Amino acid sequence: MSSARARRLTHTDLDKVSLQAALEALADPVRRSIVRQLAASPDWARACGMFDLGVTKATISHHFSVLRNAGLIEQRDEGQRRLNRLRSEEFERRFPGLLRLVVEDNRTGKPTSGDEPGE
Amino acid sequence: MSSARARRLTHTDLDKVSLQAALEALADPVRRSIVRQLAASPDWARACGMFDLGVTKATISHHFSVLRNAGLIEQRDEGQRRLNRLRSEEFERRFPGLLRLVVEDNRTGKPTSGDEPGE
DNA sequence: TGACATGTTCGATGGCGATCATACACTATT
DNA sequence: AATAGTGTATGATCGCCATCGAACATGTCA
Repeated sequence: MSSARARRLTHTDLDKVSLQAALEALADPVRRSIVRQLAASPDWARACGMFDLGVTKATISHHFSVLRNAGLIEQRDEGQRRLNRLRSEEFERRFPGLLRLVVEDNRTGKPTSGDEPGE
Repeated sequence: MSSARARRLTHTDLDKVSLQAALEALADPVRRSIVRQLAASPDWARACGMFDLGVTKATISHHFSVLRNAGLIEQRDEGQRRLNRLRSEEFERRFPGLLRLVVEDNRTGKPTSGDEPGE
């Protein structure tokens, strides 16, 4: 008796996730921010709207979809909210070490300087 | 007495490479193919032209530049050729586990024909 | 029922990056 | 010097993706 909403939630088998998809998912700074914030919270503690990101809810929804398809998160509906958890163990088994790099990364954005061509 | 050509070769301090830059560099299938082929060869064994990629030399040159700026490869001029090596240890220290994921990945992401020579 | 809250879907837009062809630069050889 | 080999720089094109606003769907509560 899943709700009509939850029925649309399909989660990915990690064995079917390509390295390409994983890297593309994590190459976006907004998505890495989501992953880091999830890693800092207990499972199912945060709904999609409760993230500190600088984009609209439409964009947020898009990013969550990408993360879900890449096997990085699991989602569950609870009332009006869609709760999230990081699929840490499963993702770690499929891509050892990768999640740790993202979670422990302190520098958020682009590099500071100096790698421009020319010079 | 470096040549005029080699003088333009600037290599990156791995501490200055952001995770963002590393992931962006490795998110491209052509660049991952270069990395894999480099990992399968001894250091300095392969010049830029000696890679089995489906793109023109201008594009190849661009990809090598990206890999160099991301701290993934080191380049050295030898006569007319520009030889390459993978900065395995340094990159591993900076991003533990990441290079291994790329090197040991069998699926190429795009099911094109055999993009890797040998196996 | 209506009002509100939370997310998704849709269509459009803007920017960035991968790619190419061409021209250029450097090296080695003759 | 002339030529051939190798890689880079430049300018243009094209496609994709992050982003947005608006409309829609779903769920809760008065």
